[in-house]
Amino acid sequence: MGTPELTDEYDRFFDELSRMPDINSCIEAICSEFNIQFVTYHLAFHEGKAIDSPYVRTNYPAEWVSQYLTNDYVEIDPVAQNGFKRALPCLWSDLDWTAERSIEFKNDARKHGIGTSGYLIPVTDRKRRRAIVNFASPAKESAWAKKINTIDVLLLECAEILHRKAIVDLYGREDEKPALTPREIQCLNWVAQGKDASSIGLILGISEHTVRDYCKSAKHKLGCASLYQAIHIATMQRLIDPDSLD
Amino acid sequence: MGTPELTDEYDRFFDELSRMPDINSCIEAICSEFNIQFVTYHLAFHEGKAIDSPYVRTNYPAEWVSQYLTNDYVEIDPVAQNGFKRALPCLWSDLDWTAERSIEFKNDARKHGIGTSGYLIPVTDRKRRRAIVNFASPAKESAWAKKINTIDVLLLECAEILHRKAIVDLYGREDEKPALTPREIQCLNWVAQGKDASSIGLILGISEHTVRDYCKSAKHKLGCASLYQAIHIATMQRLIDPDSLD
DNA sequence: ACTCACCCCCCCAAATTTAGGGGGTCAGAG
DNA sequence: CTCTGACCCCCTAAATTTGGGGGGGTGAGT
Repeated sequence: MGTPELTDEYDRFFDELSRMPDINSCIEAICSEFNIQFVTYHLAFHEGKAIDSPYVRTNYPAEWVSQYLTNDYVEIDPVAQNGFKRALPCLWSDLDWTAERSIEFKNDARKHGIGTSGYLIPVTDRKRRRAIVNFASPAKESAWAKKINTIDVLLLECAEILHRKAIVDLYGREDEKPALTPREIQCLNWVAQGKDASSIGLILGISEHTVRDYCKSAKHKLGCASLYQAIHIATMQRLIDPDSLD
Repeated sequence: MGTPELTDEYDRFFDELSRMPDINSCIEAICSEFNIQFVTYHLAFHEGKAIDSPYVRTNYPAEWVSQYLTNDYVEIDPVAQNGFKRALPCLWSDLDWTAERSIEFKNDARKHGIGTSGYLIPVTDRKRRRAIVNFASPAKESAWAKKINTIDVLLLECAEILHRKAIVDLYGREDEKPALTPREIQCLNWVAQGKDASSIGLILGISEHTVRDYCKSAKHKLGCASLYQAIHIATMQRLIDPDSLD
């Protein structure tokens, strides 16, 4: 870990960053500040939009962006696949690249001028929205790892600024909507899997009454008229995720 | 409308098309067969995937694809916005391009070498998945309209072939899962909006018993243990769509 | 003429949800 | 130190849903 005091020195930079009008300018600034080649911000989804379209901001070359999209590389890219699941940042090299498809992907990336040195920062906010921020460089892996070791805290800060900007961009002025508690989310999650209150009580080791209470308060927080509607809303907001049950 | 017999003449071509290994080859073939500049297939969503990523296949230049993605043009592009709602094909020129953002978008498109003559074909399958297929040309609007008038039936066939290929590509061997009836979807839709059976009965002008029956059968068809789960699944499969209520 | 899929209506007993009402802890703010 | 808010827990009566069952009807395709 880099020293925490390092952040202070960069306060001015982060201030400027926060004031920039759009994410692309931030990306440029980050690249030149830290001498990084490519920076990508990728929000996994738009809440309940009818048309899927990920929110992506990057300075990757257009050919690569296009290639990535029209080949559904997001499905095989270990960085994306892991990034939206894991909680902690990591070097690209720490991921599993052994699958055949991953290797093909990596080669294609290299062909498009993307180096294999990179650093992945997953972001999860209070509303459980998930994004990944990637920093890429043509540097050698060992040099890159050393560099990251000294600036990881700074990049984390950058990632958070990017995310805040994206959220403002998408939903306007910051956040306000109520966040559900972990228990409430858990209960909704199990209800959406078809379990009834008493089973959920057993699973979570709490009383079925309590399970109902959580569903109730979740329903209220989401401003729903019925639990059905709450499940619908929660599903659209991706609060519900069969992968992370229990 | 073009003459229906026209389709017969093209049977061989459609046959070849169906046998092609991937959508990109189809797109090439269609372009050269009908002398069209760009063809795009765009499926709105992946069922319940954690990461939003539209299924797009196109021969647009990479710069334009990248520009479209990283500017969220799908949100302002009248072709996409209308295409995923309307049922019938139309010329791009028949859409409303008066909004300021639409004009900017159009100009940017032109800058990237996309002509303003185009033909939009929306596709909806039995499982309610929606896609749009676009044919673009640098031709003058009047000439293009005349041309479309003679080959519209053929392009419709092409659009369907492209969609079938996309579905196979995404979900493997064709379709099998049960499709819900319109009534079932309607009822689920209203339940997801927080209405109870008797209100829904009033809204749809049927008995509340019948509403319950539809919910029941929908639940069974979706293989769900509870109506909550059915709402969850239906939401993920985008069967539920507040825009198209009633 | 037949089946099949859809559409529509009803009943009932058992189970579940809903909408109230109680509690309690613990951390941080004033 | 009290207070507030967020979290956790439990109960009951009334209302609703569930999972069975029973009827109808149409129109399309074989």
